[in-house]
Amino acid sequence: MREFLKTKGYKMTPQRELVFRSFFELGEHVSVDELFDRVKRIDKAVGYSTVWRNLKLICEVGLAREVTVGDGVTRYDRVTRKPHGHFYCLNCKSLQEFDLNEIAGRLSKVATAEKFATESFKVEIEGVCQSCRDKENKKAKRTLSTSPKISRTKPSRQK
Amino acid sequence: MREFLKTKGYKMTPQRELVFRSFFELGEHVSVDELFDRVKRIDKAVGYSTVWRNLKLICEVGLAREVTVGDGVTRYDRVTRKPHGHFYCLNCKSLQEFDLNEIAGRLSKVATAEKFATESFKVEIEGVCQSCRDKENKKAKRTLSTSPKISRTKPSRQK
DNA sequence: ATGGATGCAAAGCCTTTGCAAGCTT
DNA sequence: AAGCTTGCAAAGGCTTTGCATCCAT
Repeated sequence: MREFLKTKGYKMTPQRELVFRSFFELGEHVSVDELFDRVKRIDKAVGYSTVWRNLKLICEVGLAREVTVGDGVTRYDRVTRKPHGHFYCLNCKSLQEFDLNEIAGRLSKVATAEKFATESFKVEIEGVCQSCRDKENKKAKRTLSTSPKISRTKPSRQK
Repeated sequence: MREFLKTKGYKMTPQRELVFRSFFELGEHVSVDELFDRVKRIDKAVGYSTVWRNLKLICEVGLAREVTVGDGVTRYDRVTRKPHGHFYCLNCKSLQEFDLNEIAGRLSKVATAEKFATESFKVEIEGVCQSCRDKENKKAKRTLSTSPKISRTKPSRQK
């Protein structure tokens, strides 16, 4: 890893190593804040911007990709993992994954047909996950006559 | 339209009408700022938050959907238009559309298989559009020996 | 009259960056 | 030494909201 970075003109530092390691331990849909929290638990002296910049660096060297789903928080996914899309539950804000290889093939075809040089895909399905639907069904018994006015606010960003 | 809103408890005002009308005249991947600019050209007194809130309202009553691609700006798409994905050019930040009906079918299947209640899809392909690639090819002649160090900054958000 | 709608200004929130000081190489 | 990194603080940039006032019903 150290060698790999050196070839690109980057140096290795304790902080950087900690951020990289922590990121790969976390692995899925990590946000800067989540990574920062984890790093902080090991070394409280590390700054937020260090985590942020190193997360960007991980992306630049091709080890991760940004994913933005639903709420306004940028998350990061390892690229070594096989292509996958995301289910985003509008209710509990959870993220599930689903396989994408079949669909990815079709997307590639579409892209080349339009003479577009594909760099990456982003496939997201928004909806409500099963466990949330179960809960809602129970609650539905007592709110049938209530005004169906739609909630006016966007889901608040998570801390 | 006025009647439609009334059934949901909303009132019609000149500003609201102007925002709605302007939005549907614009129609594709509109950002709040773009809509605000357009509205302002007709009535300089309209406030930004009025445009913003009415754009949200358009979404709430089901006439538009948020789409977030690439840069950190939220855009809005009419829902009456048939399902489509987006090509996002990493270079010129342009958005092209492509048909999604074939892929949407597959996504639905995946979703139901996972017992996920689909509300909407979001399919995005990032890459470089043809015209940008043409330009880059020309430039490439003189930059072959330059350091390939990757740019460190995210594309700046558009005003 | 009433309660939603508007405008302005001010928060909020996450994302980026400037800079001086500290470390790798 | 030379230059990348780090930390802190501050700036950005878009999104939301508080509030007094106004207006549609």
